[in-house]
Amino acid sequence: MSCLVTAPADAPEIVALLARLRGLAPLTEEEAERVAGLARLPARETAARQELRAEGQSAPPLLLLAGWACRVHILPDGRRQIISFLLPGDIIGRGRPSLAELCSINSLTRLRHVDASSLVTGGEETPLARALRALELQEVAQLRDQVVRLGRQMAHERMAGLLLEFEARLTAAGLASGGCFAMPLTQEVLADALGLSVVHLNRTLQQMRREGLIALKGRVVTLKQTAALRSIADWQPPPRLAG
Amino acid sequence: MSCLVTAPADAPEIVALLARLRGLAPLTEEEAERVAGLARLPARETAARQELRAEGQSAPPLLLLAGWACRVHILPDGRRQIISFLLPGDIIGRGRPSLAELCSINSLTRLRHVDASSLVTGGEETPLARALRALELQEVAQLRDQVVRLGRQMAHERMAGLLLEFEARLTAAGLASGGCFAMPLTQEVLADALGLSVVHLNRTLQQMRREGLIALKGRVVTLKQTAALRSIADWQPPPRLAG
DNA sequence: CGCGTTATTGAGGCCGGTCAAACCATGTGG
DNA sequence: CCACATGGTTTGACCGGCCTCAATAACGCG
Repeated sequence: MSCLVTAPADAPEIVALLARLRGLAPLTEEEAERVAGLARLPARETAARQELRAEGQSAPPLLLLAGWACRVHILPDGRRQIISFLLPGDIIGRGRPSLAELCSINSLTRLRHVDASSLVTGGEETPLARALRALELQEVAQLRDQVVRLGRQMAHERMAGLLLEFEARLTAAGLASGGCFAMPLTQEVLADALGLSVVHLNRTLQQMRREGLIALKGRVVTLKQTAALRSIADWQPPPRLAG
Repeated sequence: MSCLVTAPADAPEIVALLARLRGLAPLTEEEAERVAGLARLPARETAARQELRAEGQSAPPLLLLAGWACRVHILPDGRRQIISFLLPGDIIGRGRPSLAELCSINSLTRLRHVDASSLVTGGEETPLARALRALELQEVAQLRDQVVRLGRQMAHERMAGLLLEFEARLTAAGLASGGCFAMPLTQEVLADALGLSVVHLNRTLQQMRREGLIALKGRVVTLKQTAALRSIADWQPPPRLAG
């Protein structure tokens, strides 16, 4: 087992997760190894547009290795609201009732994920447990931002805020650099997240492109004027409240 | 000390809190006594319209005995979004970073509260800890509902949903019965919570009165057609996910 | 009673919704 | 290699829910 400690976990997703967790709490060697061990677990795949978990349904925690998913709520008449997004490197569920159990979770693209049960231990106050709690807290902070966006911001402000959130999260996951990243979402999904119609979202996006705030080629976004976007969206990087 | 166990904690707020917690997890005698003990602590008061806590600021947990407060976010140009409400019987903060640290907390009325540090212990997996976690989870569920309201519902649907949430929470706190309760909020506060202008909120409220869905005298609300309201708002009572 | 806050009402305008069609990329099977 | 189907993007025209501005009525309180 000790030989495994020194063996680098070369899967880039795991490396990124490890870096992210270490930024939240100083993991012990044993814990770091536990995280690295996820790389050797069999990865599962889920197709796009599948219901990964129904609302209220309990299931073991998952580490998302690749692909995007979302928490979603559908109104009886078909209106759809995306509550939040799940990106590579995110952990879904905590082994006990949490945000994961409160909404249905749908895959937006093809997903790759592994069981992350090995990360959640009992109630001991370990560094890893603190890091995971901090991760959970970041999700709640995203929810708060989402409320502000939907409640009091204009279309372009909402879009700016969401893009900045994506950039920050993907950068933390090692999937963005220089404000440039892949965003495998249709405009309909963006509209359902931002509480807008597809048509208006489209026009908003075009306006922002015209103003040189962002660039969009295929599914690759580039934030061209991060400072301006931040000011538009009143967005600031998530606090580092380790718990 | 054993004599205190049998002595009833006669403060009605504490009785309600105890009932609420017991509904979430079967407390031990010692824990019930710990909760009841809060009644003998000195209560503090805070005037209306005060910033109880600034965003990011850490502080000991509080049990709200009387009065209403809210988490709020103000945009640079003055637009205000109320994230969620804090009602009597709610616990603010958990002794470690939580939702409480993520937003500024403001009193909406005069408040009465006591320090609730005695409730939060270490990381042990006790029934009380589980009940408190379930309480925390309910707050997150309210956040989710708020996102759906603001993102995809019309003004009257939002209002219906919020009123149903108030009724459920106040009933749990022993402050509502028969769909009737005191709601010490100005229409401006309601508007800032629901992402509407005061003017439109006012008209929405009147429309709902005219339709016989609710009644409003002074600051007392009566839900006249709960079933209809539920259907309008797509609202359902919070799940009893004990953690 | 007088003043500040809150509630209500009216008029007009804009942001964003809806409907509908055209355009485009991708992929599939003949 | 093309005809066609499919899902996504883009446009245009029109509409309506909600906002803003502004003024008036109704409280509530010292």
